[in-house]
Amino acid sequence: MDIKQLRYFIAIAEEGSLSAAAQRVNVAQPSLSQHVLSLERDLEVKLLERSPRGVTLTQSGEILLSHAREITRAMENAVELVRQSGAEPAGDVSFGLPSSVSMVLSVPLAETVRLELPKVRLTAIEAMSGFIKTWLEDQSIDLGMLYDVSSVRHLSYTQLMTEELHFFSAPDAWPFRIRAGTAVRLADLAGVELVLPSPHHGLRNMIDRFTRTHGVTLNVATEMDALAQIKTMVARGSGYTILAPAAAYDFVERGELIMAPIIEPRLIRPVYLVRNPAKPVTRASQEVERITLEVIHDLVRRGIWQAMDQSDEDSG
Amino acid sequence: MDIKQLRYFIAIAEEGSLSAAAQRVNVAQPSLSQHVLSLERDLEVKLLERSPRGVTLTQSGEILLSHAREITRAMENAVELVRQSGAEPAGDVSFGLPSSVSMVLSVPLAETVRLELPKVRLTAIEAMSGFIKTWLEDQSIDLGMLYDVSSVRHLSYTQLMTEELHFFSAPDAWPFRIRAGTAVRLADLAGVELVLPSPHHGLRNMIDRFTRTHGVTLNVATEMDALAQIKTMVARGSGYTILAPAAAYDFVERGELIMAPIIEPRLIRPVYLVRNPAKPVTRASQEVERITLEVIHDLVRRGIWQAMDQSDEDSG
DNA sequence: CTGACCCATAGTAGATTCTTATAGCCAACC
DNA sequence: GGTTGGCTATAAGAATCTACTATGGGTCAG
Repeated sequence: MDIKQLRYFIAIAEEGSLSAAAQRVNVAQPSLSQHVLSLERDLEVKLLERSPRGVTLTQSGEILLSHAREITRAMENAVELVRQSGAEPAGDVSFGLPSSVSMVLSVPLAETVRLELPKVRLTAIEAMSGFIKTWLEDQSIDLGMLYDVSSVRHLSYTQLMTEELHFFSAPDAWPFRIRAGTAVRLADLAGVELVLPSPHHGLRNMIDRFTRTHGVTLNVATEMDALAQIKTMVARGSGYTILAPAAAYDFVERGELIMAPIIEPRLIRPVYLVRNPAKPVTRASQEVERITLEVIHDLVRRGIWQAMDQSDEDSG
Repeated sequence: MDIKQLRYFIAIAEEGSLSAAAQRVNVAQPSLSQHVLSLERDLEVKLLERSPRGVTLTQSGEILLSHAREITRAMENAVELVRQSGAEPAGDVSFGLPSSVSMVLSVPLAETVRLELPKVRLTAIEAMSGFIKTWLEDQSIDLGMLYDVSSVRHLSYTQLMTEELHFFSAPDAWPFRIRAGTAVRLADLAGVELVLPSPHHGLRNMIDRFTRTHGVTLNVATEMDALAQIKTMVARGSGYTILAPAAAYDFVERGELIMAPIIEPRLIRPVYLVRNPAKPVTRASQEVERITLEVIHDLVRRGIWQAMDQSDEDSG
């Protein structure tokens, strides 16, 4: 069983016919016939159901097909990466980031990439997670970050960290009787007017899911799909909001917002770095991925990105 | 670049010499020389540093080697799985389980495997996680479950769920003033005599890590590395313990123990299903893995294994 | 029943991949 | 300091493998 046979087999499976596949891969039909027979002899299973109008895969054929796809892909990837291994990483890398991640990550990541990989052009695309998922699927971006991988198929991901959503208030408009900045209960948030993103937004979906399962109804006075504007409104005392700490680090730093943990329940969400294995990995994207991990680890270590690093198990 | 060349290349890399590799793969030395030159021509990089005493890999060579290993492994795996695809899954599958997992999973898993895969012999091995990790690494077991994958290298894992550790007490020995079964704070546990596993045990390590970072010192009156005995002791009122709900489901069911969530902080730990990608996947182990996911999902759904299913994002 | 289309088989030409023989190189050793 | 031994590279022929053309048998539509 060699790689050429696997390529032929993929073509046969996709065309549903030896003759058509033969045309596609530019060999004579009998050659393909031979290869399939040889495969079947080697593997001791029947791979194709022959009919006078073409062929269909047997169950074993389907299994071989999926492996064949994986192996040929790995092969192409390997060729590409070894080819590029001599030279300095170069080329374009597009990285889809949800706005709250972009907020804290874009600048340090871009700067590090510019320094360490001068020939790589990084395109950091800020978008809602729905778009990022779509772009990953249609291979129009190399890397993406997502909060939710449960509905994700055919993508490979690694969990980077766990973020905990916090309650945000203007310093002079703290609405609760407890000391400003101390933990508030989710149920208490029902009593204040909130500025949140619309339900198109992943963050909002997550908040809605949590409130629904805990029987809390929030009072969403304003819906706004722009992070900066949400923060500005809240900082002026025109409402309150729920965000990841990283999303409002700047305002908190300047003293324009104060944040408080939310408890009962805590609103935690994992953050994933996602790739599409079908898209060839370039040397450049591989290096950007490596640098991303470094930068994130550094941001978390320095407390700028407040989250539980994946390598740190402590949940306090 | 074809698979045969990759196999040759691996042999060359491992032997450090074309001549030695030629003997190993049973071809003449000039043939290998040709193949390497052909690879270098195709990939447009230098793969080997030639010397009069053998060859060493260049950096590109190292990269190719790792891909070559991965691809040949995938190839062998594919052959094996397609070969076995015709027949009913058969053979031995060994599965390493930490005791608290084994407690709740072993019996339903074994029963399901017996029903659905009559020709598969499942060996469920109950052991401390340190052993399971070692066995996975030396490939003496096919599958394993672990709580901690941070120190794990060269193993592939998927997170199954997140468990939350609980406090356990005999019903008539509840030590706190709050109502029995309501959430207790970690700091409060300092006041009671605990029966815990020894520090060899993963659970104990985790508890120690949590208490250390939160400045809590527990009073461990008894160390005992046997789950059943710990529960028996606690059920008699001779102490209290901290376990995952699944580990004591039986005692709680029979009313011999009551459990309470622990808060401030909550003690959560992920549960991973782990494989060694270097160990060939058999059809049988693949099927056991599939059934394991089903059984676990079912146990979680039925509340027997109290945990947050990975597909369910709610953390409450 | 026939023509069109499919896959399988047979035999051959061509390309590839091995082999043996040998050259060239360097290091260690007498 | 030459010689020997071990290594890789090159060359050319032999063996093998692969793809090709030609053809056969089968099924379906008209």
